[in-house]
Amino acid sequence: MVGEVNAIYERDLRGVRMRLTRDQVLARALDLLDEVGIEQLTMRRLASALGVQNGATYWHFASKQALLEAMAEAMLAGVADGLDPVRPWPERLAELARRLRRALLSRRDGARIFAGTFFPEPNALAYGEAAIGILRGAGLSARDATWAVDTLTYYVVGHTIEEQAAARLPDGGGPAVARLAGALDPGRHPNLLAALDHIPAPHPEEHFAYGLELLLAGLRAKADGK
Amino acid sequence: MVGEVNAIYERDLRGVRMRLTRDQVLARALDLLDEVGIEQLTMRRLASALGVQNGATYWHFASKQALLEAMAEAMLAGVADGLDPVRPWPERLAELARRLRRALLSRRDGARIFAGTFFPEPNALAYGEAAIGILRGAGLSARDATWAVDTLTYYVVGHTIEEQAAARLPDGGGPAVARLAGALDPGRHPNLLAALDHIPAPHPEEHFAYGLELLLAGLRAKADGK
DNA sequence: GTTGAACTTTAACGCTGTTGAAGTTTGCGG
DNA sequence: CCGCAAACTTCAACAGCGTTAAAGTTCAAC
Repeated sequence: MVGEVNAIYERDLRGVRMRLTRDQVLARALDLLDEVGIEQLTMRRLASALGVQNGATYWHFASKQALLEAMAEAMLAGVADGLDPVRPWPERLAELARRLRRALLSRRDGARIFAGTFFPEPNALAYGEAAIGILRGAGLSARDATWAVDTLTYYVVGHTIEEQAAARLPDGGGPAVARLAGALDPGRHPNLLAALDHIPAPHPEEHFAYGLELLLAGLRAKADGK
Repeated sequence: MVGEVNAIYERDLRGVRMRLTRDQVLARALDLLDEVGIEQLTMRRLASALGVQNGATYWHFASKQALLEAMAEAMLAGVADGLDPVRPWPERLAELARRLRRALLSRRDGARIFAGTFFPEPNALAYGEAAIGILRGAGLSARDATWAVDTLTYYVVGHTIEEQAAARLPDGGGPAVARLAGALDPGRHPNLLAALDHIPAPHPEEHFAYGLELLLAGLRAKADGK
């Protein structure tokens, strides 16, 4: 239903529907993503939301995959801009990680879109460039900095995928936790039982900050150690 | 082609095809995954590989998702068994993380299968129980242990998804790196250029060990600190 | 031998991404 | 103002997907 009726397209002075631009398709795709989620984001629905027939979008994007990559790139806009070069490197890296998370959170299922694509586009490159630069500046070798950024990025993306999934769970995740709780045996799973309160992350901000701090602690050890 | 012709099913003494068991379906699905990969793993292909019509598998698994969860659970067999309780906790946790990686590597696209599912099944529970237990034993609170295990698991899964994707890249990833290299501007991306040699991980074992050590260093700091 | 449960087949439904050819609209050079 | 080529859009199809309901078959137990 949603995203099908509201085919809001531009009309020119004579009331004729104006042709699409690549940017219009991209913008509508991002809005549609927010409305229906990644699972229901189909090329036909997108065309319908644009007030256009199914084949038309393929003029502007060669494939759905290409569109998804453009969407991921768009979400990353400005993610590495204007990082204060004066502050100590751990703060700069933490800021960058927080910005990546916020970028992925800016759209429904944004983290899953990002994870499903690889694209050497400007914003994605700027993120990697900044992150690796910060760690090389902290004294890490190119190899160590690259691998450490991988680790950090896996964390941000993995956490944010879970965060967005949990946010959409029915009844605040209650049924899912109940199902898990029901599968636990107090004799065999004492630690999981103790963990149950912290499982569908009632406090995603704190949760994210904790893992981030964990990684930073490891990085400080690496950077100081040699 | 692959996985369609070789419908090797059992026959009884009279030469009549024997009926399926749930375990047969599961085992064939895992083998088919190795043959064709997650993208080409379809219910029709699976039925064909079992020498059976399309609908038959739905008697044994209610949906493809249920089958995928069973596959993920099967890959995790023994992942938490017999961890030496004498060795210090960082070594035990590292061993568990290595075992999770090996379990996911045991099948083509195993990490993606695992990442796409959530299932309170015995082997998955045993992994979580063991991991959280190790960290609580190290002095972390239930909350911190839970969140730290999340971080560790995101890392293992994220790394292994990339590792398995990279292993299947055409020509050892050469074209992909070339595409990335072509997008880099020496003025704007000096750090990415320096990172280029380490990008489609020529040494996945070392790469994995590095990120793991990073997390352990962070955890040691947390555990000692308070 | 009959019966009911355990499966399998058959045939469809409503989707999906993608494509090629035909059609339309647009901007532009003459 | 015309004509033409390029830039789009439509239309109709293809091959595939997960899922399901009903009918059919086989089996074990009584």
